[in-house]
Amino acid sequence: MKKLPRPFYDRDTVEVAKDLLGMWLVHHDGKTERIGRIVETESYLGPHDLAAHSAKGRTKRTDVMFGPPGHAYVYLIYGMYRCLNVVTMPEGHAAAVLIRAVEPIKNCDGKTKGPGLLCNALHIGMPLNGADLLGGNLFITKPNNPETPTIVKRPRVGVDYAGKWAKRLLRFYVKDNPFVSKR
DNA sequence: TGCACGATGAAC
DNA sequence: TTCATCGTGCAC
Repeated sequence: MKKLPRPFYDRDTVEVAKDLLGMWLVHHDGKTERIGRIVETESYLGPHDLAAHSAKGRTKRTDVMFGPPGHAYVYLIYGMYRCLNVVTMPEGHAAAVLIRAVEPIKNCDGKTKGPGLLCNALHIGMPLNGADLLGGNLFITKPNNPETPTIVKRPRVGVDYAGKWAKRLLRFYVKDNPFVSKR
Protein backbone atom coordinates (compact mmCIF):
# COMPACT_ATOMS: atom_id res chain seq x y z
CA MET A 1 0.00 0.00 0.00
CA LYS A 2 1.23 3.43 -0.91
CA LYS A 3 1.22 6.06 1.80
CA LEU A 4 -0.20 9.50 1.02
CA PRO A 5 2.77 11.80 0.30
CA ARG A 6 3.89 14.67 2.51
CA PRO A 7 2.52 17.38 0.17
CA PHE A 8 -0.99 15.98 0.70
CA TYR A 9 -0.85 17.20 4.30
CA ASP A 10 1.07 20.39 3.52
CA ARG A 11 -2.09 22.18 2.36
CA ASP A 12 -5.13 24.10 3.55
CA THR A 13 -6.63 22.27 6.54
CA VAL A 14 -10.18 22.32 5.17
CA GLU A 15 -9.02 20.79 1.87
CA VAL A 16 -7.15 18.04 3.69
CA ALA A 17 -10.15 17.30 5.92
CA LYS A 18 -12.43 16.87 2.91
CA ASP A 19 -9.91 14.87 0.90
CA LEU A 20 -9.34 12.47 3.80
CA LEU A 21 -12.94 11.23 3.54
CA GLY A 22 -12.89 7.82 1.84
CA MET A 23 -9.18 7.25 2.55
CA TRP A 24 -7.98 4.27 4.57
CA LEU A 25 -6.41 4.66 8.00
CA VAL A 26 -3.96 1.81 8.58
CA HIS A 27 -2.24 0.73 11.80
CA HIS A 28 0.23 -2.17 12.07
CA ASP A 29 0.91 -3.06 15.69
CA GLY A 30 3.65 -5.55 14.81
CA LYS A 31 1.33 -8.52 14.39
CA THR A 32 -2.05 -7.26 13.32
CA GLU A 33 -2.97 -4.88 10.55
CA ARG A 34 -6.10 -2.88 11.34
CA ILE A 35 -7.80 -0.73 8.73
CA GLY A 36 -10.66 1.77 8.86
CA ARG A 37 -12.16 3.88 6.07
CA ILE A 38 -12.33 7.53 7.13
CA VAL A 39 -15.94 8.77 7.03
CA GLU A 40 -15.89 11.80 9.35
CA THR A 41 -13.35 14.58 10.02
CA GLU A 42 -13.09 18.04 11.58
CA SER A 43 -10.67 20.91 10.81
CA TYR A 44 -8.81 22.86 13.49
CA LEU A 45 -7.28 25.80 11.71
CA GLY A 46 -4.62 27.16 14.05
CA PRO A 47 -3.94 29.47 17.02
CA HIS A 48 -6.58 31.94 15.80
CA ASP A 49 -9.23 29.18 15.92
CA LEU A 50 -10.50 29.31 19.50
CA ALA A 51 -11.72 25.71 19.32
CA ALA A 52 -8.23 24.39 18.50
CA HIS A 53 -5.86 23.26 21.24
CA SER A 54 -3.17 25.40 19.63
CA ALA A 55 -5.20 28.53 20.52
CA LYS A 56 -3.56 28.31 23.96
CA GLY A 57 -0.14 28.65 22.39
CA ARG A 58 2.73 26.25 21.98
CA THR A 59 2.93 23.94 24.99
CA LYS A 60 4.36 20.49 25.57
CA ARG A 61 1.00 19.00 24.65
CA THR A 62 0.37 20.98 21.44
CA ASP A 63 3.97 20.82 20.27
CA VAL A 64 3.20 18.26 17.57
CA MET A 65 0.64 20.59 15.97
CA PHE A 66 3.36 23.21 15.46
CA GLY A 67 5.64 20.67 13.82
CA PRO A 68 5.81 19.52 10.18
CA PRO A 69 2.70 18.15 8.41
CA GLY A 70 1.94 14.45 8.04
CA HIS A 71 2.40 13.58 11.71
CA ALA A 72 -0.09 12.15 14.22
CA TYR A 73 -1.33 14.25 17.15
CA VAL A 74 -2.84 11.94 19.76
CA TYR A 75 -4.21 13.28 23.04
CA LEU A 76 -6.12 12.07 26.07
CA ILE A 77 -9.58 13.54 26.57
CA TYR A 78 -11.83 13.31 29.65
CA GLY A 79 -9.19 11.15 31.28
CA MET A 80 -10.30 8.03 29.43
CA TYR A 81 -10.43 8.41 25.66
CA ARG A 82 -7.86 9.20 23.02
CA CYS A 83 -8.38 11.29 19.88
CA LEU A 84 -6.35 11.02 16.66
CA ASN A 85 -5.45 14.07 14.61
CA VAL A 86 -3.36 14.59 11.49
CA VAL A 87 -1.08 17.64 11.40
CA THR A 88 -1.53 19.89 8.35
CA MET A 89 0.02 23.07 6.92
CA PRO A 90 3.77 23.93 6.89
CA GLU A 91 5.88 23.61 10.04
CA GLY A 92 5.15 26.48 12.40
CA HIS A 93 1.44 26.69 11.57
CA ALA A 94 -0.40 24.72 14.26
CA ALA A 95 -3.33 23.20 12.37
CA ALA A 96 -4.72 19.65 12.33
CA VAL A 97 -7.57 17.45 11.18
CA LEU A 98 -9.41 15.38 13.81
CA ILE A 99 -10.43 11.91 12.60
CA ARG A 100 -13.90 11.51 14.16
CA ALA A 101 -15.11 8.21 12.70
CA VAL A 102 -14.08 5.35 10.42
CA GLU A 103 -15.89 2.44 8.79
CA PRO A 104 -14.38 -0.93 9.80
CA ILE A 105 -12.48 -2.56 6.92
CA LYS A 106 -10.12 -5.03 8.57
CA ASN A 107 -9.49 -6.36 12.11
CA CYS A 108 -11.24 -3.49 13.89
CA ASP A 109 -11.66 -4.29 17.57
CA GLY A 110 -15.08 -2.94 18.52
CA LYS A 111 -16.97 0.20 17.51
CA THR A 112 -15.39 2.91 15.36
CA LYS A 113 -18.21 5.45 15.47
CA GLY A 114 -16.53 8.34 17.31
CA PRO A 115 -13.01 9.72 17.92
CA GLY A 116 -12.47 7.87 21.21
CA LEU A 117 -13.91 4.60 19.95
CA LEU A 118 -11.92 4.46 16.73
CA CYS A 119 -8.68 4.84 18.68
CA ASN A 120 -9.69 1.84 20.79
CA ALA A 121 -10.71 -0.20 17.74
CA LEU A 122 -7.45 0.47 15.88
CA HIS A 123 -5.33 0.22 19.06
CA ILE A 124 -4.04 3.77 18.74
CA GLY A 125 -2.47 4.88 22.01
CA MET A 126 -0.43 7.78 23.39
CA PRO A 127 2.88 6.23 22.23
CA LEU A 128 1.80 7.14 18.70
CA ASN A 129 1.67 10.84 19.53
CA GLY A 130 4.08 12.58 17.16
CA ALA A 131 4.44 9.54 14.87
CA ASP A 132 5.32 10.23 11.24
CA LEU A 133 2.58 9.06 8.87
CA LEU A 134 5.27 8.40 6.29
CA GLY A 135 7.65 5.66 7.29
CA GLY A 136 5.99 4.30 10.45
CA ASN A 137 3.38 1.71 11.35
CA LEU A 138 0.57 4.24 11.30
CA PHE A 139 -0.38 5.79 7.97
CA ILE A 140 -3.13 6.77 5.55
CA THR A 141 -3.50 5.35 2.05
CA LYS A 142 -5.81 5.72 -0.92
CA PRO A 143 -7.86 2.55 -1.56
CA ASN A 144 -7.66 0.83 -4.95
CA ASN A 145 -11.35 1.29 -5.68
CA PRO A 146 -12.00 4.78 -4.29
CA GLU A 147 -15.64 5.80 -4.09
CA THR A 148 -16.10 9.53 -4.48
CA PRO A 149 -18.04 10.39 -1.31
CA THR A 150 -20.83 12.95 -1.14
CA ILE A 151 -19.64 15.39 1.51
CA VAL A 152 -21.88 16.95 4.17
CA LYS A 153 -20.73 20.06 6.10
CA ARG A 154 -21.79 20.72 9.70
CA PRO A 155 -20.60 22.69 12.76
CA ARG A 156 -18.00 20.92 14.90
CA VAL A 157 -19.02 18.82 17.89
CA GLY A 158 -18.33 19.74 21.53
CA VAL A 159 -16.83 23.19 20.95
CA ASP A 160 -19.70 25.47 22.06
CA TYR A 161 -17.23 27.41 24.19
CA ALA A 162 -15.44 28.73 21.10
CA GLY A 163 -17.85 31.59 20.33
CA LYS A 164 -18.22 32.33 16.63
CA TRP A 165 -15.77 29.54 15.83
CA ALA A 166 -18.32 27.02 17.11
CA LYS A 167 -20.63 27.99 14.25
CA ARG A 168 -18.16 27.50 11.40
CA LEU A 169 -18.89 24.54 9.12
CA LEU A 170 -15.64 22.70 9.76
CA ARG A 171 -17.01 19.20 10.31
CA PHE A 172 -17.21 16.97 7.24
CA TYR A 173 -18.68 13.52 6.78
CA VAL A 174 -19.81 11.06 4.14
CA LYS A 175 -23.52 11.48 3.43
CA ASP A 176 -25.75 8.65 4.69
CA ASN A 177 -22.81 6.60 5.98
CA PRO A 178 -24.01 4.57 9.03
CA PHE A 179 -20.65 4.88 10.79
CA VAL A 180 -20.73 8.68 11.17
CA SER A 181 -21.03 9.71 14.84
CA LYS A 182 -24.19 11.30 16.29
CA ARG A 183 -27.11 12.99 14.50
C1' DT B 1 0.70 23.10 44.86
C1' DG B 2 -4.22 23.11 43.87
C1' DC B 3 -8.18 23.01 40.99
C1' DA B 4 -11.56 23.46 37.22
C1' DC B 5 -12.40 21.60 32.89
C1' DG B 6 -12.67 19.24 28.57
C1' DA B 7 -12.33 18.12 20.28
C1' DT B 8 -16.28 11.59 24.78
C1' DG B 9 -19.28 7.66 25.40
C1' DA B 10 -22.52 4.93 27.83
C1' DA B 11 -26.03 4.41 31.09
C1' DC B 12 -30.25 5.94 33.14
C1' DT C 1 -29.19 14.27 31.88
C1' DT C 2 -25.51 12.34 34.60
C1' DC C 3 -21.27 10.27 35.48
C1' DA C 4 -16.61 8.05 34.94
C1' DT C 5 -11.70 9.70 35.26
C1' DC C 6 -7.11 12.33 34.83
C1' DG C 7 -3.64 15.28 32.20
C1' DT C 8 -3.21 20.08 31.15
C1' DG C 9 -3.14 24.93 31.89
C1' DC C 10 -3.63 28.62 34.78
C1' DA C 11 -4.66 30.67 39.16
C1' DC C 12 -2.78 31.23 43.73
